[in-house]
Amino acid sequence: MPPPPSAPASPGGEDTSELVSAVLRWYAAHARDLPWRHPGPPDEIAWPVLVSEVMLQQTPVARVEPAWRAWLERWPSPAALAADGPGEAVRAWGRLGYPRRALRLHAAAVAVVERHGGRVPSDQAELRALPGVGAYTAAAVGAFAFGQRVAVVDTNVRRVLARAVQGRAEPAPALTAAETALAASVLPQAPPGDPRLPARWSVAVMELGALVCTARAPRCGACPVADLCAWQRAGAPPDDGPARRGQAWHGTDRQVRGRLMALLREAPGPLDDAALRAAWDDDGQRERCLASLVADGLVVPSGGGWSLPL
DNA sequence: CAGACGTGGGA
DNA sequence: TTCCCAAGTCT
Repeated sequence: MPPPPSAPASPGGEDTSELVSAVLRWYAAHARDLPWRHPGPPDEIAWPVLVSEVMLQQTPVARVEPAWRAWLERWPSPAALAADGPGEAVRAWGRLGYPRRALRLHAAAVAVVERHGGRVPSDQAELRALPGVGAYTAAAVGAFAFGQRVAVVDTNVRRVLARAVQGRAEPAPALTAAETALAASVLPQAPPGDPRLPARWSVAVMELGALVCTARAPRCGACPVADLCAWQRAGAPPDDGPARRGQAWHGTDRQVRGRLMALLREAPGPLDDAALRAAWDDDGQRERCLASLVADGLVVPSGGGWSLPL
């Protein structure tokens, strides 16, 4: 196969065309068969792709897959979801975590119906204007559903580029402008006859980061670009950045909110304060968390008790 | 911009 | 068992 057209030199000046073609070859042989990757007309796959991308925000593929199937069977279009209440979306979200995403996805469906005639927009600015759709998700939908040549920069891509190109063990704690520029410079041009190559490169790097160039224990022995990886060539130096602080969990508001939401999701009707006590016995913290859930729109007062929004 | 925001599985 | 972390977004 002919090498893809080389990207312009990256900011550092290196030619990344070899990296691109090696990753694409590896992807062709090792890609997982994930349902939201199945090809189709943009109008048919944009909604499934959007749903997958929102579900995949901070949630592993294995847990997303069954939820994604159930979600799309029930709500095969933005209009179908918009016709139901947000509480139904929150309940169907189940235990995926970060339930505000369910609320935002519902709000996005409503916005798609109201502003775009029920079709997921392809324009980056219009995508970004949807609730819960940030830089990553807008780029992912543009690339994976519409085949656009847009740089998709997620944590996997950042890690692969940090290692392979920058020679660092880990990317910076937060996305930097330099990383965005690097990702854009590595993004290949579409050769004649293969307009989706840039998008395919993006899934491919993500897949490499997810399966081989992992955060914990990278499988460099199985990596298709180990021989041209700047980090490997430098002797795989350890991360020099500040240690990341882990997320506290026990006793935090997040834990309490999670327990409250679990009770409300599983309840057939409204729950009163006494019932909610089962979630957390510290009255002050429980009430504060309930108030924050109400502020978020995840919970509403209902007949003297509390329930998911209608 | 640092910090909040769920959940469960693997090392 | 404890710690780490998985395709981020919003404030």
